[in-house]
Order: sequence, then structure tokens, then C-alpha cells
Amino acid sequence: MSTPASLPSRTGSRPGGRSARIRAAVHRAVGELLAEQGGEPLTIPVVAAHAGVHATTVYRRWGSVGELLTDVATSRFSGDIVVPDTGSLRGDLERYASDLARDLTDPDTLPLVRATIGAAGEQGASACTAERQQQLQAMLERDQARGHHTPTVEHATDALLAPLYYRAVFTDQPLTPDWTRTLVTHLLPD
Amino acid sequence: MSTPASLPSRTGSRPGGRSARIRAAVHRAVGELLAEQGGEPLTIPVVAAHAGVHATTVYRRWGSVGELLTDVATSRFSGDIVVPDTGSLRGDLERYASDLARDLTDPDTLPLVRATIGAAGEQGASACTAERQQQLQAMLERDQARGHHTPTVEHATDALLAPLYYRAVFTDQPLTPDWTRTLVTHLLPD
DNA sequence: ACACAAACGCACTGATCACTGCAATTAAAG
DNA sequence: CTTTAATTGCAGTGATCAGTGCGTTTGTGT
Repeated sequence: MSTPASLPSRTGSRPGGRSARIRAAVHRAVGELLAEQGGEPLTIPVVAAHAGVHATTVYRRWGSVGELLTDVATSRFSGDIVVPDTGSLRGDLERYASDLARDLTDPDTLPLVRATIGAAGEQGASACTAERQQQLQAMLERDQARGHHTPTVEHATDALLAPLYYRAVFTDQPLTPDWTRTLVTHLLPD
Repeated sequence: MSTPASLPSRTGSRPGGRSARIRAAVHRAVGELLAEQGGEPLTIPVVAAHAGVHATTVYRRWGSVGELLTDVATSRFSGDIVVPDTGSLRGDLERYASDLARDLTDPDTLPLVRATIGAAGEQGASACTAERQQQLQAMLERDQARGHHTPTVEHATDALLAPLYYRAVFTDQPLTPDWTRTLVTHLLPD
């Protein structure tokens, strides 16, 4: 899945090779096209042309726009947010919710999420949120290991992830810092 | 926008006319095609053929798949759930959340929501949730008129609508009755 | 019944899309 | 350096899509 990092071969699949460069160009093209003309249907020939690559290459590597968007979403939404470690669960969650809100506010993010959901269905949707779920679980388990009373992953998902994604995807209301703090407060009333 | 209901003319635009019949057939075709082959891109010629209508008609009446899906979602998600009146806010919300959960669990609903979001962006997304927001607000205002301490629409949206839609759209977890009741309990701890 | 307007069916057209062999280039191994 | 495999570029194909002009049908008003 990911490129091996400890292979100092002078040639080949190091992260500047041709294959990797094309992949990056296509990913960038998808993001730019979605940001520009968010509503219009994304097709492979258009993406390929905008990336300076032949459509054949895109067809062979990704197959369909759904798989392409899933791939773009997976790499776009992995590693972009780090799990904070402030010492307290409240601090961690406030920081994490704030980071996630900023991420979702990025003008490029929302069109990508919407297009991925539309073209790749459940697979695409999980590509947008899979890592969030894991990160949230990591923070909760760490707090539980400290011997605290910790809300379940299910409850935390309902109280934090769900409102953030819902407001971003389904409404046009802004994801303000005050509001994200309120979400954490409702989850942790103590 | 909608057909006038108080015009008892013997002919014309009563709800069985040709125009209305075609509209219904196209709407039904969209639903069936999305339910069958949820992932594949929906095109106007395919919808028209499946509805037994010529593609030209669909192009002229709706213009694009985005507008068509927005129209389908709007009529599909309006009037399908009635605001309950059990006498207490908790009863109303539990009933309403349960109805909404059942609605979102319908095999035809989810593909429609996802496709509409993908093809019509923010406009499509709001077509799926606009009425929910109003209905929730109606229940809250009615309770407030009784002189009770009522949560804000914002809080209720975060605690009910958001988890329901998030779980349906982004995860594969089921929307069980127990879980929906838990959502209401977390919103109304008294 | 008649005239008028609106909506639909039909037969097209240009453009784009998804896809397929084949040659050329590039990367990896001996 | 040579060999071998994988990836990409290229040109071309059938199929589908989006859109247009025109005749016909359907609905509305006089």
C-alpha cells in the first residue's frame, strides 16, 4: 500500500520516480478540478488532461472515477491530522476537534468528500472517516488506560465526529472554534 | 414549484395528467436505478429509457442529473415523516428519531442521499435535510411554548440529526431503536 | 367546437467517454 | 552493460452522452 521508506536504492521507486510523480499529478488535478468547478461531473479524460497525463494511464491505474476518488480521499485524509497529547482527555478532544474543523473548512476538502461519497458510495465514505474513527479511539483508550471514566467510542463519535461532518457536508453553517468547544463540553460535562 | 391543490378543473393539471405521470415515472426510475446499481454513475439517457420516456424530455425538464436528483430528493424527503405530538418533548423526539432512522434504513434512501450529495453539492445536501431541520425546530418551539427548558435547535441538531445522518451515510453500522433512544437520552438527561 | 400554447416523441448531430492493441520509454535485476 | 518486466504514450474504435430542430400530441381557454 505505502512506499517503503528504508530502501536507499539510487534508482527505482523512490518517492520522486515517474510513477509517483504521475500519481501526485493526478491527485493534484482531482483536487484542483473539484475546487474549481465543484458541481460538474468529474471524468477521467478531464482529470488526465489537467494532470498532463494520458487518459489511458488513469484508466489502467484506477479503473473508474470512484476508485480514483477513493484513493485520493484515502491519502488526503491520512496523516493530515496528528493525535494530540495534552495530558487530559478534554484537552486532546478540544484540540483534535479544532484541527478536524479546520481541515473540513478547507475549500478543497468539502468537494472531495461530497464527490467521493457520490461516486464511491460506502467505500468512498469510509475512506473519508476511517482514520478519524481510529484516532478518536486511540485518544479514548489512552485516557481509559489512565484509569478514568471514559465515554465509549460510539458516544464520542455521535457527539463529535457526527456533528462536525454533518454540519460540514449537509449545511452551510461555519465550524467555529466556539462551537467545536461546545461539542466537547457536551460530551464531557464534568 | 408545487401543483396547486384547490383547482377542481375536470381536465388539465390534476394529479393524473400526462406531465405528472411522466414526472412520477422518472422519479421512480431514479430510485430504482440507484437501488439496483448504487455505485455506477447515473445518466439522463439511462434514466429516461428506464422510465419509458425520451431523453429529450428529461433534458428539457431537469437539465442535468444534479437538478434531477435534487428534485427527486426534495419530493422524496418531504411529507414522508410527520411531526409527532405525544405530549412530551422526549416522546416526540424518540418517536421522530425512530421514524427518521427507519426512513434512512430504507434501501432506496441511502443511495439517493449519496448520489444527490455527489451530483448536486450543497444544494443537493440541503434538499435531503431541509425539512428535518424545520420539523425539529417545530417540536422544540412547541415545547418551549409550554414553558419548558428546551434545548436549542443547534444542540438538538448536533445530538440527533447529525448522528443519524452520519452513521447512515459514513458508516455501515445499523440504526437500531436502542441507539436512537440513547441519542434522545443524551440530549435530555432529566 | 375551435384556436392557441405547452409538453412530448422522434430523428438526427457533434462531442465526449471508456476502452484496446501496439510501440516506446522507463525502471529493476543479473 | 544487457536483459527483462512493468509502465506509459499513442492512435484509433465503438458506444454513449448532451443537445437541437421539427412534427405531433396533449392540455387550456375562448
